[in-house]
Parts: sequence; C-alpha cells; structure tokens
Amino acid sequence: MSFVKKLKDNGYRISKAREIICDILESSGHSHYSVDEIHIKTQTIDKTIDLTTVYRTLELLEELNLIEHAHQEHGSGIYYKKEKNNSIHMTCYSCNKIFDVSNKTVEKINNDLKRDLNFKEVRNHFIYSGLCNNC
Amino acid sequence: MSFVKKLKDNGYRISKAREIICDILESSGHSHYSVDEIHIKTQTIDKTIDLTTVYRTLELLEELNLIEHAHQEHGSGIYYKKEKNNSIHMTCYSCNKIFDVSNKTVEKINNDLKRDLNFKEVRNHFIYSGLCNNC
DNA sequence: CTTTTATTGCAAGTGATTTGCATTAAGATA
DNA sequence: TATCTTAATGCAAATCACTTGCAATAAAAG
Repeated sequence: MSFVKKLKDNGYRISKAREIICDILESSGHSHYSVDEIHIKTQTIDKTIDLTTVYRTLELLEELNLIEHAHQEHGSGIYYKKEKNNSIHMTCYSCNKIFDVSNKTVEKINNDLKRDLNFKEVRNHFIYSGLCNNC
Repeated sequence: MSFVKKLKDNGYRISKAREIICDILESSGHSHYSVDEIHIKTQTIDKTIDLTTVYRTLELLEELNLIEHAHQEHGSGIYYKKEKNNSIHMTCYSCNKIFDVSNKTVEKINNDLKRDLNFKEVRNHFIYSGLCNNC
C-alpha cells in the first residue's frame, strides 16, 4: 500500500509536505537518508517545508510501520523503508558508506545474544561500525 | 598499575579531582557509570568539581587505556574499567539493567559481521538493547 | 618560595532533536 | 462553494549530551 494511502486510511490529512516526504522515501530504492538529506530534498520541491515537519512526518511514518530508523554512534540517525525482515546496517568509519547486514547474519547475532544473556528479545536500532574492505 | 600511577608515569599532574575520579572508577568493581553518576559521586567528596572536569578526566583515562566507554541508543554514554578482553554490553529496555555479553559471543558476532560484509575490523562502542528474562 | 604551565571552573557553543504555540490549511459539513 | 473545525505546520526556543575557549588556579619543577 502506498504511504499516502496508509496515512489516509489511518485518518491523517495529506498535506503537501507529507506528499513530498512520502514520495522521497517511497522512491528511495535501497537508500538510507539522514533527516537533513530528506529535508534538503524537500526544499528542492517546496522551500517552505521546515525541518521540524520532516522530523514529525518521519516519526509518523515510523509509527505506521512504513519506515524505520537507526542510530549512528556519532552523528545523526538514518531513515529507510521498512522491509519484511529486520534491517541492520554497518558503516565504514573511514569512507562512511553504509552496508546491509544479511538477514541470516542478523538472525544469528540475535540468537547468539538471546542465548548468551537469556534475553527474550533483541531490539537494536544502531548501526554497526567497522573498517570496510576498500579502506 | 594504579590509575594514579599510570597518570604520573605519563607525565600528568595529580589533582584532587583526578584522584577522586580514579578512585571511583578503580573501586567500581563491575559497574558501569554514566558521566553524571560519576559527577554526583565526586560531589559527595568535593562539591567544587565540575562536570567538565569529569568529562576531561574520563577522556584522559580512556586514552591511557584504563577505562572504556560505550553509547546507549538513547541517553548518555557509560564508562567502566577496561578488561583484558573486549567488553560488550546489553541493556534491558524495560528494567534498564546492563548485562555483559560473553567474550565468546562477541567474537562470534564480530566474525560473522566481518565475514558477511567483508570488513577488516568491527569496532563497536554500542550497547545492545533487548528484553531480559525477568521483564 | 618562586616560577612555569598543566589543569580547572565557568560560560558559552554545538549538533541533533523536541516542544510550545499561534497561524494556516485539510477536509468534513452546511 | 463557502464555512467551520481541528489537524498540521513554521518558527522560535528548549533540551540533552557533550565540547570548546579562556582566564584563574594550583601542581610540581627549580
């Protein structure tokens, strides 16, 4: 279901800002954007859209399970479309590229953690950091 | 080697603040403290010690490899004595307790990540989050 | 006991995000 | 279509966790 439709179905109004932000995220392919990046993209279409509105819209889309975010150790969070399976990312501290951790590895890590500490659930929203092969 | 000795050996001066902060950390056993917690502890001994001094002293002790810190997803960082092997922690988002991830599990996770993404190094300073068995 | 300069406290700055509030504009209703 | 209701927005200010600048203070070397 399209983001705008989901908003409507949940009783939210469709403003210009929401349309634009939904559009950016729905057409983001496999990219991860910081709030600032999304804000800059909105500005190319409508300069009046405020950073606060971007934050608030992202929060809303996340509540509706359409997107997710994750935290970097230093610096800002990133937002991206929610996939069927957990997305976990890893960034290279040298080139700052963001890579996807495979689902199999995510499962493995979560199971190892759960078994080790007797936890019922692992709920990470952070981005791993390391040094990639090209750096 | 005692923290104060290590500071001296590296040419640093031993101030009242440094003595107190070293003492707090050396006698911390297996605890993890936020900067604020450490600051509050110093205040019970010497009310003039500033939060900035705590930050600066912790930075120094970390440079000397005596302590380490890790970041929580939300909220402040925690500091703790450096052990022989990597310390990785996991916190329960319900009770906020902090648990130690075993060295074996840390190794496993790092290897899995390296293998999966072809990274040379994993360098996490993050605290895992999840739901513990008692919550 | 000086002198030197590392260390400190205090105030202000920073970056990412959040909150308060009056204004604006969706979209329901007349 | 015009009017109304209230959700959504823009703007300014606040917040949280640090970090930086700088003049005053105090270790420790001479």
